[in-house]
Amino acid sequence: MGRTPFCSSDGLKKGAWTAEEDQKLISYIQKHGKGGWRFLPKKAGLQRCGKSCRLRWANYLRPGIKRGDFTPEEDKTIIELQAELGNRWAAIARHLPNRTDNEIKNYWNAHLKKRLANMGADQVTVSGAASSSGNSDSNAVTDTECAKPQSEATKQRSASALLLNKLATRVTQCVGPLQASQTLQQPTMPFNGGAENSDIFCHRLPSSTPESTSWADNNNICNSLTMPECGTTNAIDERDSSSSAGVLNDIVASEFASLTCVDELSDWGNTNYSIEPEEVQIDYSDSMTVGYGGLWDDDVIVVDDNDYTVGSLGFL
DNA sequence: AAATCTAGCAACCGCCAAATT
DNA sequence: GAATTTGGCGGTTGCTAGATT
Repeated sequence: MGRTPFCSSDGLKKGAWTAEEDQKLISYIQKHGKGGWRFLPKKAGLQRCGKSCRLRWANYLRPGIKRGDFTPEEDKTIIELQAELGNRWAAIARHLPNRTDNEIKNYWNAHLKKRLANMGADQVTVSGAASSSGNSDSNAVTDTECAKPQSEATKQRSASALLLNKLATRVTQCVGPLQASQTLQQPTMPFNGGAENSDIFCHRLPSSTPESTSWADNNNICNSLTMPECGTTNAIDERDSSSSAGVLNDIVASEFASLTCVDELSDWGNTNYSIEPEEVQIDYSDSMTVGYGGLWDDDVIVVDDNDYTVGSLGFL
């Protein structure tokens, strides 16, 4: 039995397509339409496998294909859909007009997956991270829940929430269990406050007092924080809500003394991963709960080493 | 300047499912 | 209903250009 090979390799050319071959394929399809790939190469005068012709047409030659830089919106869509669907690139591509599954797959493998890996996404310990069957993605799911099929509720959780869950895990692993187990705080973070690229945002949640929120404008805060105490001044009150320029580094230093920078998120493509409060369902006993907000270029995760829980997000 | 390494990407391969015979 | 064909999908490979040593 067996199906006959879609194409025999006898005498057929492999490797990169030439401009002449492209033109032959385009001309043929324009004239006769696509399909019938088995016999198309011969009819078109190509020494190529039909399958190769189909791929070349689908991924590069068909009209309207968008190539090159992915927009932040596309990044966001890919990340969210990958979390939801796993490595079903064709399904993901249907949500990105004129992008091919192959390009999305390559982009994921070359860029987006590394971003997750860099921030510890390979150590997912909360449920909800997508792990499609047969998926060879490097994400190592360590929580037993993750090995189970996703519940509908979990599937609906956004990729952004998952991302933050991963961050929380990463942060916890880096600094050890924090004392305070916090519930999610309501959003008082100034996401529209005009903070700038490479800002550092720290969200401290003292267990017995209303949250205080501060932020800094210093690309190198992780290296510069040497002062001992976390202050209680709420820098948010002193800051021009339209700009971060007024926040002085010395205020920052005193405000975030003893904080430890544990990770850096780079190149998140200016994408704002907005989180709905109900999406973040982390409950690390004796650990920490991360806040919610947007992730941006050069974000820095900062946590304190006292009993404060810090969900930290930089933003543009 | 040459050798080596690395990242990105185009293309191939094997498998699968739907369609057709 | 079985066999076969076809198109599609996802994983992987290998080439190439740029970066690094």
